[in-house]
This record gives sequence, structure tokens and C-alpha cells, in this order.
Amino acid sequence: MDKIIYIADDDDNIRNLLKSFLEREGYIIYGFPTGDDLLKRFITNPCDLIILDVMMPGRDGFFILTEIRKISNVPIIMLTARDSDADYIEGLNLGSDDYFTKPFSPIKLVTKVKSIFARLEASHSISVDASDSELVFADIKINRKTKSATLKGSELSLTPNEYTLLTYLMINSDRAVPRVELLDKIWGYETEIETRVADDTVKRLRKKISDSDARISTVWGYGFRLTDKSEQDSDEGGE
Amino acid sequence: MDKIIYIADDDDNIRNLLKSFLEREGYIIYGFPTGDDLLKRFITNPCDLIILDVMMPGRDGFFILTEIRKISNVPIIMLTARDSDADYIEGLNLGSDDYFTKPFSPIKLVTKVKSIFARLEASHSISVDASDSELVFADIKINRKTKSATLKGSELSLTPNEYTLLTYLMINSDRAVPRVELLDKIWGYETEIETRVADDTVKRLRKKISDSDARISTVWGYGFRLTDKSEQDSDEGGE
DNA sequence: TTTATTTTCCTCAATATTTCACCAAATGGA
DNA sequence: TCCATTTGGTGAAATATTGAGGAAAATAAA
Repeated sequence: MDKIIYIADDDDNIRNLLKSFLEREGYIIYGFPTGDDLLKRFITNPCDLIILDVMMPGRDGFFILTEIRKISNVPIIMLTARDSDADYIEGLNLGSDDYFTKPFSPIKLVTKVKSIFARLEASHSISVDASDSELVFADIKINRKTKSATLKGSELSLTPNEYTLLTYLMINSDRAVPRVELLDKIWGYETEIETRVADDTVKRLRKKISDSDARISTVWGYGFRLTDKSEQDSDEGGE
Repeated sequence: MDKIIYIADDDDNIRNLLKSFLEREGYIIYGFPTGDDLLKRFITNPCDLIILDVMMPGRDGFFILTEIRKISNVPIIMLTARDSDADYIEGLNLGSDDYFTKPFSPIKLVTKVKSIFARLEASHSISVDASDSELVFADIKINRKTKSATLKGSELSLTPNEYTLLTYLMINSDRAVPRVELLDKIWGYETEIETRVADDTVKRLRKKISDSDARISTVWGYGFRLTDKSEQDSDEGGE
């Protein structure tokens, strides 16, 4: 019911325009001036649909689209000022659900949004957002709606950075995450900056989840990876 | 059912023409000679639809349109003597729902008005009174029809802002609500403004519901969330 | 108008969080 | 083995966020 939609567009007018039209339909809208802002927020607070402008300061809509597609299959609608087939194809290939060329009719976009949700409902995929809102790894659970994390059922009190970092590691628990990627996604450092903030946060996080079966293991010279103690016994308690 | 429509146009003939056509459809019509008059009235007495002439003495229709859009999503139809694409685009971008160029057919305008209302009805939008008129969380009840709140059965006397804030938190009791969302939805601040009015209202509200099982807990660096003292151990939201 | 109520602003204090500096320990390569 | 580099630990400094009290401003009521 309360579908949440994120919009990234550097043009305030467009953002507010879409916002007012979509809010009138009962959706909850958040606007972001850049795709990076949206992406960062999406990691900790997934939404039900995304509207992305292609031309934006910072990294463009196609880049953000691919980044989001790595971690979610949330419906994405692209907006562009240009009207070339190449763009259209690229957007669709990268995984966008639809494509609007500016200037566009807000009414039509609203209609599209509604039809996307209707399609999802129809395919009775048991509430798309529900599956996204809870993350589980070993004995750790994260409820992204309430922004809370629990370890063996009891509340883990995490700070904002710790929460975001753990969330990101859990989304990507199938791979090792490079340190620069964490600095990019969580701290927004796009260039290589000499900083150990990520290590600091990992350090504190490790302390807080020390009772867990999950651990944040170091990938030397690269980054970190979530691992599960109980699945490690191949070379420990083997005998 | 009795939809109220405001019309701003400096031309008496147009106003009366539209008035008679729309009244014949059962709508209640108020005419204003300038957009400023309409805006002033709208602030205290919102209506269900607005028809705005672009060319008017005082501030023009586009200006009034943006002003209204800051505070409301009410459908707006623009009228203009000019017939340029630029106008059309600007009107749509600023958030008008449709656009008529003088001279226009009153019949078509009536049709448009009806279709706008039909669309709103169809989208079963979460109009304030639509779904649940009564909200309950722990020992707090809110009756949205009478705009009253009770705690363990006895009347809670809330000020307008407190009432709105509590209502919003109760509607969204399944999730943490960011501060910016409150500022947007309740105070209408679209951009990020350095203000602590939300905290102030939360402060006063907390004092008033201090005897309740419900509490407004802060989500550090993010916002607030309604929680229930009596079920602190496991708080898995349904969705 | 005056008065009462409500809202916002302001400042300070109390916390919570993040970052940094320094050094010890661990790692991988020659 | 040594050496350069990376990582982890401790603790303290620098930042940020929130809460409380009360004053000022705005709003509504009388």
C-alpha cells in the first residue's frame, strides 16, 4: 500500500513536479539531487520504485542504474533529455523498466508507475518490498524498515555508519567487498583518499557482533567479507 | 460528493460562463478576479480543483500555480490566451494537470474536470478520510473524523501540529520515519532546512503521552519511530 | 485592542558518533 | 631471514546530534 518511490534529478522543478503528482496518488516520495545520494540511501532504505534522470552531476543515471541492478531488481524508470535510440536501448539493456523523454507528461508517467505496480501485484510475487526489507546472515537480522538490527533476537544498537556498513556487507555477502567500494558507497569518497575510516567502523562493528556466528573477515590488501563461523569447519574441527 | 472548485480569471464573462457550466454538473463554484484572492482563500479554505487564468492583474497564473503547489496537490487547470508550446511546457512542468487555450470549449473543460475527479476516485488514493478513520497504537486511539486522540480512554488534548505528527507516526508505525519526511509532510519544507521544529513538537508530544505504553523513540541520526513499551523483546513488523 | 495558546527560536548541556594519531601485530614478497 | 606495507587496538580529540528550559514570535481567541 504505502509504496515508496525515489527520484533522482538535479532539476528541482522536475523533482517537485513528479513528487506532487505521485504523492497525489498516495505514494511516498523522496527526491535526491544526484544519483549518488539516491544510491547511498537505497542501500539502507530500499524503496519500491526508482525514477532516474540520465543527465546528472556526478555519475550519470546509467551508472547508478547498473549499481542498483547489482543489488536489487526494483523497477526503475529512466528520464532523459536526449531522444536517441541508443540511449533507449542502453537503458533497457542495463535493466530499466521504462523510458521517458523530456519533456514528458506527468500524467503519463503516473500511469506508467501505476501499471508497473499493478503488474507486480498481478504476478502475486509475495510483496516485492517485503523480501527486500529484511536481510539475514547467520544469526544477524536487519529490518530495514524499522532500521534495526538484531543478533540472536536481541537488539544490536548500531550507529548510522555501522548500520550502513553491515547492511552493505550483508547485501554483498556472496563476495569480498573492496575497501574503496565501501568508501565510495558509504562515505561518498569517489577518489582514492588516504583514510582508515572504514577500518575504524569495521573495528567497532566487529566488537559489537563478537558473539555472532557471523564475522567480518579481512581480505588482505583488498577489503572485507562476511563469513559464517559455523560453515568454516572444513579445516577446523574436521577430525 | 460536493466538490468545490475555485476559478481565478479577471474576465467576468469567462468566470460566469464556467460557473454556469460547472454548477450544472453539481459542483460548487467560487470565482475570484485575481489569483492572489484565490490563493489567500485557498490557504484557509482548500478546494478540490482550481482553474487558473495565466494572464491576470497582479501575479500571473504561473506564479500562483507554484505557490499553490508548495502547499497542495490539488488538481489545477490552466487557461491561457497565448498558444505557445513554451507556455504549455512551463505549465506542465510547474505542475498543472491540464491546459486550455482561449477560446476553448466549455464542454471540453467540463469533461476534463470530470475525468480528473474520476481519476482521483479510481486511484483510491489515501485521502485523509478514506481508509481507516480510527487509528490505534498501544493504548492510544485517534479518531480522524472528530480529530481527537485518547490515551487509555481519556482525552489527550493535542495542538494541531502535535495531532498531525502523532497521526503520521501512527500511520507509519511499522517503520522509522526520517526527520526530513516529517518536515516535508507536516511542515511543507521541501528542501533541507536547518530547523528543529520537529524535535520541538516531538518533545511536547512525548510529555503528553508519557503515561502511555507507546513511546516515540529516536532513531539516532535519522528520525523517530513509534514503539510499544510492552513488547520490547521481539518487534518484527509484519511487512 | 488585550489575552491566551501555540509554535518557533535560541543557547547550553549531555551524549553519541566519527575521525585521528600512535604503536603493535600481522602479512607477503625478496 | 629482513623489510615495506597493511591491518588491528587503545584511547583521546574533533564533530554531530539530541534534549531541556525558557524566551521570543506568531497565531488564535476574547
